[in-house]
Order: sequence, then structure tokens, then C-alpha cells
Amino acid sequence: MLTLKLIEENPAFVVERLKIKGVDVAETVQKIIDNNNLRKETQAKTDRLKSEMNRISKEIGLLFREGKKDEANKAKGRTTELKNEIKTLDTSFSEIGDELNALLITLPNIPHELVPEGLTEEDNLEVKRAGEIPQLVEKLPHWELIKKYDIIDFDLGTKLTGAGFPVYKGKGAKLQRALINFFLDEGEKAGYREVLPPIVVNEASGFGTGQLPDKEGMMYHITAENFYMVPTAEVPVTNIYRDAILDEAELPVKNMAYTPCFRREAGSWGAHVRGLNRLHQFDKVEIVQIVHPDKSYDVLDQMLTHVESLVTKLGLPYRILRLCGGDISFTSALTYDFEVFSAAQERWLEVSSVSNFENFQANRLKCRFKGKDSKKPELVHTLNGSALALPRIVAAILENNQTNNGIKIPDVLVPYCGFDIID
RNA sequence: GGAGAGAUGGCAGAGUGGUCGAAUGCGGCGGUCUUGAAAACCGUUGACCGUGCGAGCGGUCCGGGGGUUCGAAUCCCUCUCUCUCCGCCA
Repeated sequence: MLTLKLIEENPAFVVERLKIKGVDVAETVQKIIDNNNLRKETQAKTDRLKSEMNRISKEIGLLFREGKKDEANKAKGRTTELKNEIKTLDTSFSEIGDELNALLITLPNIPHELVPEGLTEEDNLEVKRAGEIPQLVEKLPHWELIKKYDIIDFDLGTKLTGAGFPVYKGKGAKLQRALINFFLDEGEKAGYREVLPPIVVNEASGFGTGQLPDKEGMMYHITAENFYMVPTAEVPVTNIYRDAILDEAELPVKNMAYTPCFRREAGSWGAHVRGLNRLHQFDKVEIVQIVHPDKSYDVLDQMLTHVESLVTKLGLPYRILRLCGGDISFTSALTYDFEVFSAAQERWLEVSSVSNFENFQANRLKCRFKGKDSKKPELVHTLNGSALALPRIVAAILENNQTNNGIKIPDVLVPYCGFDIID
């Protein structure tokens, strides 16, 4: 969430900038300011009364010690009214605080100045395109290739679970494992520490990274324990640093994790989501950084370079898009999407999304750092990106590398797979 | 799943109704001594909110929430977590 300080100091700026995200928050911002003023007034009042109460309590303590029981009991009488007043004020104080919070969490992050205007994905800005689009004579879409070579089985997954939960078989399974290991090894070379987190998380974690309360519907909910299955490793990996005060010297913190990801994707099925294009369960390696506020945009570039190296090494044609105001996520200040071209579908498929959240997530997480000379802890900046999500990469590899003899495995993956062709 | 014990500052650990934001030790920071360092000694050492230009002042926080009391780290209820024993089990 946005910091109260920013809203207090520059309400017009907040309202103006959020128009780029297609929302008008003028009313909410005004309510927040009013609410905050009321909160301050209320606190000033209660603090005064509490101070008085503390004073009397101490006096009573002293009187008892000196054995002046009558005087002490007399003093007690004066506290009854005070006590009631404090209770009433305290209640309204916490109600005001709850309301304020409820308002604050409805505001999306302020988009960075580079974010293009526009409301739909049509308005995203292509900033780079590279790689050769293969010219195929005979092109089968991946959903036919997987049947032809018997490597991924959707029907079987439907039998075991339901639609969108494929079963990977033989070389198909091994290709998954190869990609995961390749991505993790590349991440390690780039300085990321591997973590293997839980893939179910509690409510506080869901809130910390912004999936809750708004996007509750995206996650599978385990109601018996009130746990959620992770839609991305971002949730557990970022929440490691919830309620943490880091030493400035520890920054940047660079973590990565492989996890399966679970998404309900309610109501988002249609013609474009055949085969591997959209799943309820898929594999992904995620990179996460926690950095000094001054460094976050350099780090964003660094992360883009890393993701770019992955698609390049896999030999996939790709483009990089800077997301426009309407397409960028609620929590992000600046996001770049990577898309690879899948030659049989003749479509660009999103395989990575790299974002700088600035201090928006950090404020929810209460993740701060303290410098050697700084008195006050300061919010960190958080960033994350997929590096990479597997299914669409697999789709593109299968489609782009198909030959009459089988599907050629990209050179970098051959050592991981132990075979160079799927036939 | 059954029985019991516990949760205190960065860590260890005292504190069972009042002057406790909390002894003590370790760690951290500053200083004295030293060519430098170590040792020793002295000082210092949390977060949040409000208020003030500021020094400061006021409030809240001893796992979370609620209660008793003039007053709660301390008593009661409840939740979560940790440990020990038993059962089950990869």
C-alpha cells in the first residue's frame, strides 16, 4: 500500500498519477485525509486522558505504600469517569484506524513515469524484439505435438484432478526437470540464493504480497486450515522478510525459488488458452530482490538482462513490452513482460513479468532497513520476476523446434535432459 | 490425536499486582588506555503513534486477541506457536 506520508504530503500527485492506471481516487484520497486528521485528534485526546490516568494510578500506589488507605480509596473514585471516557475513545480510535487501513489498501501503486498511457494490452510498448522466427514447413501446435510424442497428457490429468492439471510423461517430464535445473543454475550464477519454500501459505503472507484481500479468487483456499496454495513463489519468498528490519549492509537480498504455482483462473478459459497456454498448476522459477530505494531501477534493468539471457540461451524469439497503465498490476510501479513467439500458434506468449514494486509491497510487509548512521528504519524496495515460467516456454520449444525427425532440444538443455531429440 | 511445560529487548536470561521499557550477561556502537590491536575500564544501546523548528514531551508495545483491577510482563479466558512424553506415520 501507499504510505500515508505520501498521501498526506501530496494528495494531488497521487490522484493525478493514478489516472494513468484508469482509476479516479480523488474521493478516496480525501476520505483518507479526513480520516487521518480525525485519527490524530482522537489520539491526542486519549493520550491526554491516559496520561492523567497513569498519574492518578501512580499516586494511588504511593498512598497505599504510605498506608493512607482512605485517601487512596478516595482517589479511586475519580478514575471511574476517566476510565469510561478512555474506553469510548479507544474504541473509536481503533475503528478509525481500521477504516483508514481499509481505504489505504484500495489504492494501487503509483505508476513510474515511464509507464505508457493506455488501458488495454494494445497500449503496451514494445521496447525490444530479438531472435529469429523459424520458418516451418509443417507446423503442428504443441497440443498436437504432445500427443504425437506422448509427453504430456491432459486427459490423464483430468482423470486425476481436473482440467488444467496436465501429467508430464517420459521425456516430457524430464524436460520439465531440465528446465527447472537450468533456470536455477543460471540464477545461481547471477548471484541468487536458492530457497525451497512451503507452497501453502497463511493469510498474513497472502496479504503481505497483495494477493489478499482483493484477489482471493485467484488462489486455491484450504479452508480447514485457512491456508492458500501459492499462485507464485513471490508470496513465500517475499514474505520471508515480512516484519523485518534489515541491516543496510545486507542489501541487496537476492533470492530465487522453484515452486509449482496454482491458479484458479476462474472464468478465463477460451480459445486462446488451449494446451499449455493456461494451466491451474504449472512450474516456475521466480527471482526476488530486496534492495535499497536508490538502487531499485538499476536492479530492475539487471533482472531484465538476466531474463533476457535465459530466453536467448534457449534460442527463442522474444519481445519485451513495457506495460501500460491499464495493464500493469495493482502493486507494480513499472513492469516489463517477456513474450516468446510460438511458431505454430503464431502467437506471442507471455513467459515472464518483471516488476519493481518500489516500497508498495514493503509497506504492507513492514520490511525496512537501517543504515549505519540513520536513526529511523526506512522501507526497502522489492522487485520480482519470473525466470522463467515453464509451460509456455515448453510450448514454444516444442513448436519452434519441430522437425520431420522429432523435436530438437536446445543445446543448453541437452546436458540437463540427457537426450537431444524427442521422437 | 492424548498428557504436560513454555513464549520477555539482536541473542541468552531474571522478573508473580505499583517507582518495570523491564535486572544481569553476551553482542553492537562511542570513548579511555595503546604505535595499532586485544584485554581492561567508562558510557551508550528497541519499534510504532501523536506533538514540537528542535532539545524534548505524551501515548502504545513483554507471542496475538479479549477480560479483571485505580494500576497487569505478572491474575483470568481464548487463539497461535515451540518443547517434552505417548500414539500414528513418510
